[in-house]
Formats: sequence, C-alpha cells, structure tokens
Amino acid sequence: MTSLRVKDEVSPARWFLPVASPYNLTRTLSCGQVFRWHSAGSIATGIFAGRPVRVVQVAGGLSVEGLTEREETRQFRRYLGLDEPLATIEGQLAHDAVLRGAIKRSSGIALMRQDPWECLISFIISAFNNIPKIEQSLGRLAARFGNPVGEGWSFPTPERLASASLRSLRACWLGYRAPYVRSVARQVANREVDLATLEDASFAEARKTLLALPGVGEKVADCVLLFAYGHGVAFPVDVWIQRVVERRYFGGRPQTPRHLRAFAQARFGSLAGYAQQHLYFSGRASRSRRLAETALAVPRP
DNA sequence: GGGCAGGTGTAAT
DNA sequence: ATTACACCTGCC
Repeated sequence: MTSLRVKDEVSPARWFLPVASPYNLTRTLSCGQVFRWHSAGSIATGIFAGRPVRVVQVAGGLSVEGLTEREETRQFRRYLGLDEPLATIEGQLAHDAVLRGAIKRSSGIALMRQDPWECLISFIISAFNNIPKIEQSLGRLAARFGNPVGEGWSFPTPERLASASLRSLRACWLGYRAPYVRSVARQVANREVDLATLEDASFAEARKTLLALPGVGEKVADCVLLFAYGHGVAFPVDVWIQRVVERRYFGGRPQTPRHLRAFAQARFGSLAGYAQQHLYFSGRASRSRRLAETALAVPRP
C-alpha cells in the first residue's frame, strides 16, 4: 500500500496510511511490546526516528502527524506492523480453540519492528519489575541522557549510556540493573556486539548472541527477537504467559518455562509470537477485570 | 505498611 | 540440566 500526503495549512505534514482490517493501533501499542508510547483516547503519541509523532486510527487507516518524507512513512509502516497479514494470521491461530476465544478480545494486535537497542534496554529493565516503574525508569533515562524531542526526549544512544555513572543510572530507578545496562551499552558502543548485523543472523545465532549479554536471559532475549528482529517463532515466557498456558493447555499443572516454549513453538510454529501476544493480552485483560471488580467491592474509607 | 512485580545471575546438586 | 536464593525499589 502507498501513503497519501494530505495538504494541510495548519499542521506541517499529515499522512494517511491505509491499513487493512483487523489492525488495531491501540491494542498493538498496549500489549506489552513498547513502553514509551502514550495513548489518550484514540490519539497515540510517541517518538519515531527521532521525531515526535501523533497517530490516530480512522476509517481505513491511520492519520499520522510528524513524519516528513515518504521514505519515513515506509519505515513507520514496518515499525507499527501495518503490513502484517493479520486476517490470515488470526485465521490460522483460530484453529486452536483457546486462541479462538482469546482473539475475540484481542483481534488486531500486530507485531512491531522496534529499534533493537531501545528494545533490548527496555526489556533488561523489565526484569523482576512492574510496568509503571519500567515506564518511569525509561522516561527518566530519556530525560537524563536523551535529546529533547518535541515535548519529550529521544531514547539515549549506546555511547551516552556507556559513559554514564552507575550512580546516575540508579537515579533513574534502575536499581541492581544499572550495571547490566551500562555493560551492554559499552559492548554496543565499542562494537563488541553489532545489533544491526544481527538482523541478518538466524534466530538461533541472534538468540545466542543476545543471551551472552549481562541481564539478558531467555525471556528478555525472546522479547527482543520477537519485537525488534521479527522472529515470529520466539515465544517469551513470563509469569503471565506461564499462568495462562498452564491453565488453558495443561489443566493447571505446573510446567517449566522451557517446556512451555517448546510446546508453543511445536504447536504454532512461526506464529508462536502472535499466539503469545493474544494469550498475554487475554491474561492481562482478565487481571484488569478482577482488579476493577475488587476496587468496586471494597468501599473506600 | 508489606508483599509484590513482564527474570537473571550465581552457586550447588 | 535442574533447583534455590538474592536482588533495587516504587506500586497497589
């Protein structure tokens, strides 16, 4: 599909990006792939390619402000997963009874192609952490070490984090993860690890390289392989996925994360990552409902 | 206030 | 290969 540039006297540049059904922007941005986008109502704001971007999903596509060139819109399509064949993917996954049920609530999620560097650091920080604090940490990191972009800040470069003091990193609420982040930043900055050439590596090779980094275990590696490098066979197993898969596929019997990953990859193949996203979304959604019910049930003092 | 939170590193079996 | 434990620290 192509992008149309819409003449507009007020805003600098507005693009209409056609998108096929059932793509859903809000769900894609809120299913745990990214931490630095904000959704207020139907308007999503974030930073892409060092520029502030505003996106609204409208009939038949996305209305985007902040991009300047056609080439940028092409990369933005890839970033947001706008050309993923979602109808086909969800149709395939719906052969599985559990996913058929989950997709009713989560249809329209697309896997993104994020910047590997930002994705890697984000998920190192996500370990043994909670989502609000992860978002705070990344925000502080950007405010302290990034460059001003619109109302916010760009994600810090590897060089910038490589030269940061551990004290200043801890001040961004990184805690015990601070040495991991700086060590990885240094390996990337001095080219011991080349995240760009990993694009050409096989799933197994890229995984091995990522696992060698401090603070990167199987879960974090799989997140980066899935959300940044586009390896659809990756199946990150976090506590939510573990609970959901054990409950829905194993009668509630405990399984090792490794076994769950092998199970999912055998069952869903290169769509394992999409299966993970739908299962994760449904798991989190049922938690949100429980919390809402609990909040209603308990009278405030 | 206290346990919990999108795991990982390390040591020991 | 598997198991047990510590870990920064702000949230709910």
